[in-house]
Amino acid sequence: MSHTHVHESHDQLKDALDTLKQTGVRITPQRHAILEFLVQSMTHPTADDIYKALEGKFPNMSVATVYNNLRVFREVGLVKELTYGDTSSRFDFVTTEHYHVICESCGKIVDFHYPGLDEVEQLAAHVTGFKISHHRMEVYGTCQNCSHKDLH
Amino acid sequence: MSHTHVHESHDQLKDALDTLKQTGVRITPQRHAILEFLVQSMTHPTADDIYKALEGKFPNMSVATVYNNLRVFREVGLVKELTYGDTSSRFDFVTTEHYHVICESCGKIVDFHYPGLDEVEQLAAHVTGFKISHHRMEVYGTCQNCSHKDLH
DNA sequence: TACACTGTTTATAAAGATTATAAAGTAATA
DNA sequence: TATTACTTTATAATCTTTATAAACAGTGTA
Repeated sequence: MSHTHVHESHDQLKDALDTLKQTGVRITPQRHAILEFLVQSMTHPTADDIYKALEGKFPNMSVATVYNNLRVFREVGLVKELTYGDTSSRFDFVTTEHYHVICESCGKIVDFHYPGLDEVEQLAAHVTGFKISHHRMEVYGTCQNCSHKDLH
Repeated sequence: MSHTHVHESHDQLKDALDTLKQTGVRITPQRHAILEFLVQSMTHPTADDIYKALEGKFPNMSVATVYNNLRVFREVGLVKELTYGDTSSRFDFVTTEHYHVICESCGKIVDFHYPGLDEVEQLAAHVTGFKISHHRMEVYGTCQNCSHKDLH
């Protein structure tokens, strides 16, 4: 990881903590650790991933604490919850807008950017009469690793 | 409901049963009833909705039967499973390709059509190296009913 | 018809993720 | 310090979905 990236995630954590302060949410050691893990995580972890990752630092932490704080973070807009159906939710630290490509074989999630799909929202609003707030989109397929495996 | 629509859903059910025959899936009374309910349903029901709706006709039917057969239908491509996170899956009889607009207030789901987003898939493939198979997208907002309620 | 084979349903238990509850702990404030 | 509100912990409960095993039904064959 380059120095730039280190600084980026440091700043992101700092910004996130500032957001908490401004919103009047207490910064507990657990919250700090969960946020820190989310910021530096590239893997879109589940609540259980986070729980397990922080087991060393907080041997007594409850799963409920993880869930509670992820909900708090979501409510103040720091974290996005990704719900891919059959399996457990994944949590994504909010940086810039992006979509996800999901490997149907190994579950890997990769970010990609795409210019906004505002037109879709406009059409939907027009056809259905809804007031649109946002949309979600994911793309599914097979990652390079798994594609190669299939050849053997 | 107009005569045209009645005929449409009749044909859809017939087509679906034909698909089952061709695929070698037995058409049991329960399967017939579940399919029939799905075809004429405009509400994207959950497994439990279906279970409850058929309670009268099949007092002894097991929830597992509903789940099993929804899986069978999904595997032969008759039904699409919609997973919107925190709540239970919803099941959608497959007709033509369409997307969904979901009311964040009352949960109502409305279909809308939009010309394919092939370009998104192409970009994702190019950027990530994935072999793309499909995508999903939903639009969220507030339906007219709920918008009106908010004014009072 | 009788028999065996296969797929299906039922009833129930089990699994897994998430939420609810109550008690104990901690920080902020008067 | 005393009070109050918020947070964490531990645990139980809930809810959806899947697994399992026994009973049942349909089909084909001798």
